[in-house]
Amino acid sequence: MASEPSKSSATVAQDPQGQPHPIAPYPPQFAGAHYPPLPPGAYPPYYAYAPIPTDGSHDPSAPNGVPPGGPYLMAFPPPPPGMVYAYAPPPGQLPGYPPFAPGLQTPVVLPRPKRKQVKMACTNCASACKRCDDARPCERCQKYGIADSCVDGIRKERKKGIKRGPYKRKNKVSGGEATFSSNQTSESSETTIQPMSYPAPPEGYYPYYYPHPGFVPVTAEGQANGDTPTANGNAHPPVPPHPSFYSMHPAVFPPYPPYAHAGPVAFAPPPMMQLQPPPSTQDQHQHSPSHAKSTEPATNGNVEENGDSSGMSPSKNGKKKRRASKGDENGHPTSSSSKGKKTKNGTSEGVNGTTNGVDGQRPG
DNA sequence: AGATTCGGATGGTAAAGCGT
DNA sequence: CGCTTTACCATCCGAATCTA
Ligand SMILES: [Zn+2]
Ligand SMILES: [Zn+2]
Repeated sequence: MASEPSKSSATVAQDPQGQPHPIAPYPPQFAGAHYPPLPPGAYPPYYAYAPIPTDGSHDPSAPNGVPPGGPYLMAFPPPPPGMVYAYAPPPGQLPGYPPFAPGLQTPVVLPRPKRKQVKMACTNCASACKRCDDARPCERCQKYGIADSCVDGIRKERKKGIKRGPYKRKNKVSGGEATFSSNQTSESSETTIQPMSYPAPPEGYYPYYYPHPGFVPVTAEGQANGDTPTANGNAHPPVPPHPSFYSMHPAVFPPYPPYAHAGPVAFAPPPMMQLQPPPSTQDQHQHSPSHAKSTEPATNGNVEENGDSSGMSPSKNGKKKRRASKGDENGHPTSSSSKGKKTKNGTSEGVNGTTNGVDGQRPG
């Protein structure tokens, strides 16, 4: 588990106490992303990976080191000395677990950083719907030996003259910060962004405390899971391997208090874990344009307004349905043929000739 | 297992709308 | 005219599927 496909090699830094910490680099698509400010008194940002599912759905080969749908940035109030956050099986399922820390059952989930896109993908990557980069030839084209055909595509010209109807003014919010529901008492109606309390933890899991990995020695297998609490020399029953929260923020370290058993400890790299669907309160958007990958010139004349505007889509977690069979033509790089097979369907709509947008409405 | 396909989530930003 | 809102359209994630 430990190692990701190939990309990120975790670097190691040290916290104020001199303890080593593995610092995984940001996944490529989040490079340079901005992170929301932390609520007052919140713990430094952590990438949080949900626990490995036990139902066999675990996919250790998630690309970019990012579990499906994640990771999510989370903020927590400071844990007690010697403890870090983690998920654990529900109490009762495993005897000997300490009780929940009061007020911490609902950590705040901050929006995850945005995925970064290149401004212009090469035609090969675009037709394959794969990540491109700014280099020419791009990395992917080089990898597949099609560097010679790695060229920028042509952006369609944007449609003009589309009527939209009156805008609904939004309320300007200043300094949107997430807050902890357990801490927050004032209910400012709508000017403050409500905290998103963690919805249901991944199936069968709860937010939980665990001793800091530095608290206990690493197991022979290198499973630095930091279990087996031994604060007083009295060990709990053995605890199965569990995920902890690993810092992926090179610049921020939590002010860990001294440990009774402090000392150099090796961390196991974050295991790959799948995440449950993001909180529904986070973003609601939808849309369903067809990515018309035709490189057709931008013809403006009359355009069919399309509507869409309804229905939230199942999250990435929901199983996807796929057509039974497929045609032939495809625009894969290796075949170097243009795509342009998916057809868009124009569901016309628009109140008094106003467009309804293929995107429907998105969160602000 | 790796490559390919492709539905649709997500990002970027031009253009429309609107207050001044 | 600058700022906000809307929505066009591109990127590319990731599951489904195909192929070696
Ligand atoms: Zn490319
Ligand atoms: Zn390329």
